[in-house]
This record gives sequence, structure tokens and C-alpha cells, in this order.
Amino acid sequence: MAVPNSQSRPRSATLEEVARLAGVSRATVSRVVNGSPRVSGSVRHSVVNAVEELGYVPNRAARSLVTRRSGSIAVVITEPSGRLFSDPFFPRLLRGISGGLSARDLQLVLLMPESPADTERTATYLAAGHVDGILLVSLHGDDPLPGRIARAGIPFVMGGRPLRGPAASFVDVDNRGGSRSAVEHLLAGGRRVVATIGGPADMSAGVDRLAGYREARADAGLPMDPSLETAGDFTQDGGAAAMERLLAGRPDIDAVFAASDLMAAGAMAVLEAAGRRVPQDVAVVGYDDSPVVTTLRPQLTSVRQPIEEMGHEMTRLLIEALDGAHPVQRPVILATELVRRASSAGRRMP
Amino acid sequence: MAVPNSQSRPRSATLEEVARLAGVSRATVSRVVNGSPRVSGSVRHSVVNAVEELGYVPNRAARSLVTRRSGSIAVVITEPSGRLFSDPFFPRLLRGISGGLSARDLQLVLLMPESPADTERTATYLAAGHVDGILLVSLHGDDPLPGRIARAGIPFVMGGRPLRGPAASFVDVDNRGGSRSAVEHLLAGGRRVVATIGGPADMSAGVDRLAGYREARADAGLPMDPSLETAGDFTQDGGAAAMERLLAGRPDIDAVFAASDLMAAGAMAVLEAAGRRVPQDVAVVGYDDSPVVTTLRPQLTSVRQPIEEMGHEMTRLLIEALDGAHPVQRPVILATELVRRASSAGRRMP
DNA sequence: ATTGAGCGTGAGAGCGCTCTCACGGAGGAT
DNA sequence: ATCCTCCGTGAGAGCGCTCTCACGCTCAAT
Repeated sequence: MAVPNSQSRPRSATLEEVARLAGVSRATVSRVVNGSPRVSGSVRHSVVNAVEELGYVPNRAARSLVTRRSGSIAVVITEPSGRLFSDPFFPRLLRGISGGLSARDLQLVLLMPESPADTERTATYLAAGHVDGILLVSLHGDDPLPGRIARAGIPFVMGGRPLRGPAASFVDVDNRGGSRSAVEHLLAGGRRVVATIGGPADMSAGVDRLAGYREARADAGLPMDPSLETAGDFTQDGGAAAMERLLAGRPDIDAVFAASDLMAAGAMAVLEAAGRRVPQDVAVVGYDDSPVVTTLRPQLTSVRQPIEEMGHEMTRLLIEALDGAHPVQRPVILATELVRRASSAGRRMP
Repeated sequence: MAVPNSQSRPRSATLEEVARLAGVSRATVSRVVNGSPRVSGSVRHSVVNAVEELGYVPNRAARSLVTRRSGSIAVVITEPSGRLFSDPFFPRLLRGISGGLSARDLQLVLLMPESPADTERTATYLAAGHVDGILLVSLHGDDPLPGRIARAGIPFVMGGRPLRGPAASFVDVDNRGGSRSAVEHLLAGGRRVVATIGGPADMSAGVDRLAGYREARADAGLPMDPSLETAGDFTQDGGAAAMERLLAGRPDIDAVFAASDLMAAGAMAVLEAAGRRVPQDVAVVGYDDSPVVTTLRPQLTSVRQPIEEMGHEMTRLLIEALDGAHPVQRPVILATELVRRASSAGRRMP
């Protein structure tokens, strides 16, 4: 058992003490603290003074014991290690989320389950109602969390379109449109053998970006060609391995669209090693427009996603769900933008 | 006022209900749930059954109301935006911290104050005792948080040696030794005009890495030379600007040690633009050994820091402080390792 | 047999807060 | 003058838990 050392720490003032000092009842102090309008000016004033004099801060535990609200929301990032290290996506998303929170006095609790055991613990924790709402990020198809949470009746919002699971609010970027614009750009630049390195097939970001690639080809009258499609795991190593597979099967490739910048970086390294010049021999386009793109040589053309805004929207939707008695489930899709750089310079100059 | 929608959600079972089902008192259920040894086998068994049948999960608010412990610890990252986006340091550190937590049933609360107003809110929140302990990361010299927290008597551990402020436990890497080894490596490779791009002067990581650079020079009989020293802010842009300053003042530079990989990347871009070849004309060494180093051409020699381990150690120290009645203040310094890559290949072959 | 120690269990207080309800007084309508 | 309404305030219950204390039982020591 842990040693109870709480006694040694200074205990802050209680409502009771403030009430005594101000010469009113606990109920009145509570009203003032919580901004109730039903308090006369003079009483409010003396209460405020007492609060300041004692440095009173409400005890959250006591408050949430009766209100059944914790005043905090959880962000759950379910990522089997690896990406969390290298992908700038997460810090940016967190920033957006935390920015959206600033107006409300809500605390952000970050949970990063990795093992199935972690996920189980996390599910229990969440289902126990220890947070008022949940943001789920980086979901894979088979994640049990959305189901568990939905059953427990806790409001939640997902980042990225869920492939399956219960109906719920989510925020996503226009993955399909983004990759479409990337591929259209490559075709417009005179490229004819355009391959793709897709994302994981169990994530909507992977599925949708592949769909956009196929659509752009179809619009240009190009049939689907399995020898030009392969998948990675969004990491640099995964991108390199994918590029090797593509090159082995289709040496005539003259453009590659990778579903993440890191995969594009891996692909470029492999192309370089294989003696292919970028962009002269093979054009490359990435996805994310992460900071890494400017360190690459040549600099990488990439699909920019409004990641901070995505986080911000997620928070907004969740707060809406927290406030409204009627939980409205709705998707929010954010637009992407192709940022052209040297890695995909066209063959024929316009 | 917020709409109270808590009523609509299913309420989980209480101790009372479990006790009734198991035919014992609340106190006994509490003992079982908290693993007290003073319960007979048969009673324990029937309580466990009742707990499972009802899906009982203790209410944290009620528990911490009486125990005066919240069961959570905060990680406070005080970073004026910018770096949080691009620097892989933070996700890695968080991973280490959260890994160190897994044994204990502690929740991680992440706080990222950016503005002074945020910092104020955060200080109030923390001082109110809403968390049992605090991890402070990325502290700048003038941060008011350590003082506030120390005064409130809440256990905390800092990441990185504090430049000033109250005595406290901290975990740091051997910044001085790390940069020493980097500069020694450059000198051993036949470089003679070795410059440095240091970190911010208000952070110990900046101060200590500069000290290591000077020490290595002194050991080699080279005097301190202000024209070879400049400082950046750990970002890529900052590194680029610093490199430009250096090059303008000392065109004869043949090596640069940058106090972060991102600054090294910025420096390399400037060198390239200036027509200097890396490593033939100018050798470059970075610090962090972050994933970005392998995307650079040539690949970047860098000082590897055990960042995950640092997070892990911070958690360990904090838990120690939480458990022990006597808060021992002590520093932990972790070793670094120079990882040699192409960007600093020696001039004379050994 | 008698005492006492020790152990498992229950009763009950109380953590600090919110919220309902009742109450008294002011002020308007009759 | 009487009644009713409304509003500011206080009393008090109770949220779910932990923890102290007391009780009764068993079993060894006398």
C-alpha cells in the first residue's frame, strides 16, 4: 500500500471556511463561485473577498462526486508505437485539440494505449466514466474502443472516418480529393505510369487515398492496374520497401504518389539508390505536407492537410455533444491543398 | 450554465450495491477492491464475484475526495509553439514517461500552456492539488512554474537541468559530454575551424552544449573564439539563419556542430546554397539523432540521446517522491552516444 | 476454566461539494 | 389591510468512497 503522505501537504481552504469568513452559508458561497445570478451584490462582494483572502480553490473531486462530471476529456491515440515517434501528425493534432479547449475549463487527458492489455485498461478507465468525453485518434479497423465507449454511453468524436463500428461524429480531411488532386497533377505534368504507395488497408486514410488515386486515373481513362498499387504503413521504412516492390514489378514507372511524406521520403531514397533521378525520371508526391518535406532533396510536392484545424473541429464537436442533450452524429470533412515543389516538376514545360 | 445531461447516462454500480449482492458490508468490499490482506478467502471470493457480475468500477471522484489523491500526474510542456510541431523530441519523451507509468494505476494529464495566460491557468490548476505529482519539461530560465509548484508543496521532477529556481529532482542527458564528443570527433577528423550553433541561452541544454564545445576546443589547445559561436532556437529556420551569420563572419569554417538535428538540417541547406560541399568542405554534426537525420543528404552524424529513457527516469523519480514521505532531491544524468554518418567523414583517412 | 491476544468484519462518520426545498421578507395586486 | 408572488438565503441531505473504531469470535497461554 502506498504511504499516505497527503497529510504533510497544506490543505487548501474549503467552502465551509469561506462561508464562515463571509458570514453566509455554504450554499451562497457555492452560488457565487459558480456564477449563479441569484445572489445580491453586497453578499457576492463579501464572498468574493473571502475567497480571495483564503485563496480558495474548489475541490474538483468533491464537485464531480455530486455533479457526475469530471471536467476533463480524454484523447486516445491508438498507435502501435513506431509512428508516434516519427510522425509530426500527432503533436500538431494535439495542438489543435488543446487550442479548441481553451475557452472551456476542461482538462485534456492523453491516453496512449499500445498493447492490447493497455487498450483493455484504457477501455475500462473510459467506460467507468472518468472523463466527460473522448476523442479517438488514429483508429484502425479492428479497434474495440469505439464499441466499448458507445455502449457505455460516453460522448466521443473520432479523428478520421471510421471504417466500421458504431455511428458517431468524426472529423476527417478530404483524403479522396487530396490524393485525386495529387494524381491529376502528376498526369497533367505528362506522367503516364503513375504508381501509388497507399496507407494501411485497415485505416480509412489508407482506403480513401487509394480510392482518390483510382478515381483520378479513371477520369483520365486509365484502367486500374494492380501492378502500380502497393501499400505501406505510413513509415519511411515501409515506403522504401514499397518502392522496391513497385520498381521490381514495373521498371517503367515515371511517377509515384505516396500516401504520406515519410513514405515518400523512403521511396525517394530507394529511387536514388536505383539511379533514378527525381523528378526527371520519376516524379514523387507525398501526403501531409509535414516539415520533413523541405529537408528532402529535391523538395517534396505534398498534399497539405489542416491538421490543427482537424483537432480544433474535433474538440468543437465534442463540446457540442457534451452540452447538447441530444447527441447529433455528424461528419466534418476538411479540404486539402496540393503544395507543388521540385519533386514533381512537369516533363513538358507549360 | 451547462446543461446537466449526466442523468441520461447509465450510472455504474456502487460499493453499496456490490456489498448487498455479496452479503457483506461496504467496508469489506472496499478492502477487497483495494487488495487488503485482512479478508478471508471465502468472503473475498464472493465479493470478487459480485464485482464482476455488476461490472463495478470504483468512482474516482469519491475515492480521491477522501484519500486526497487524484491518481493522476501532469506533464507540463512549456514550449512557445513552434518546436512542438516539428521536434520529434516530445512524442518520444511522452512515450518514455507513459511507459514508466504502466505499472501504477496513474493517469497521465498532459498540459501544454503556451501563452502567459495559459501558464497562469496551469499554475492555478496545479497548485490546487488536482494532480499528485508533476513532470516539467522544456523549461526556460524564467518559467514561474517550478517556484509556484514548489511553494504549493506538490512533488515534481524536471526534464533537463534547471538553470535556476528551487532545488528539485531532475533528469538530464549528459549535454556537455555529448557535445564534447561531437567536437572531438570533428577535430580528430582533421577539421580546424570548428564552429557551433548553440541552443537558447535560457535553457540548460543550450548552455551545457556550448560548454562542451568550448571544453573540447580547450583540450585541443584552441582558444575560445566568439566569431565561431552563435545561437539558434533549436528549429530548422533558426539553424539556417545561424549558419548564414557564421558564414558571413568566418568564410573559412570547415566544420559545424549544431545543438539540434533540425538546426543542422537548416545549416546544411544554407551550406548547399552557398556552394559548400558536405562533408568535403564543411563537416556537420547534429544533436538528438532524430529520425530526420537519415532523410538528409548526406546523412547526418548526430549525438544520440536516450529520450525515452529520460522520460522513464522522470516518471520513476516522481513515483519515488510520491511514495516516500521524505522527498529526496536528486539529479539523474544519462549518457549520450555519437552516431557517425556521412556528414562528418574525416578529411584524412585514418 | 479463564484470560488475553489477534483477526475478520461491520457500523458509522465524514471528505467538500451541489442542489432541492423551505422560509422569511419585500413589493404588487386586489 | 390582505393575499399572493417572487426572490435571496439557509438548512440539510446525500454523492460514493475510505478509514477508524469497536465488536465478537477463535485459539493459545495460563
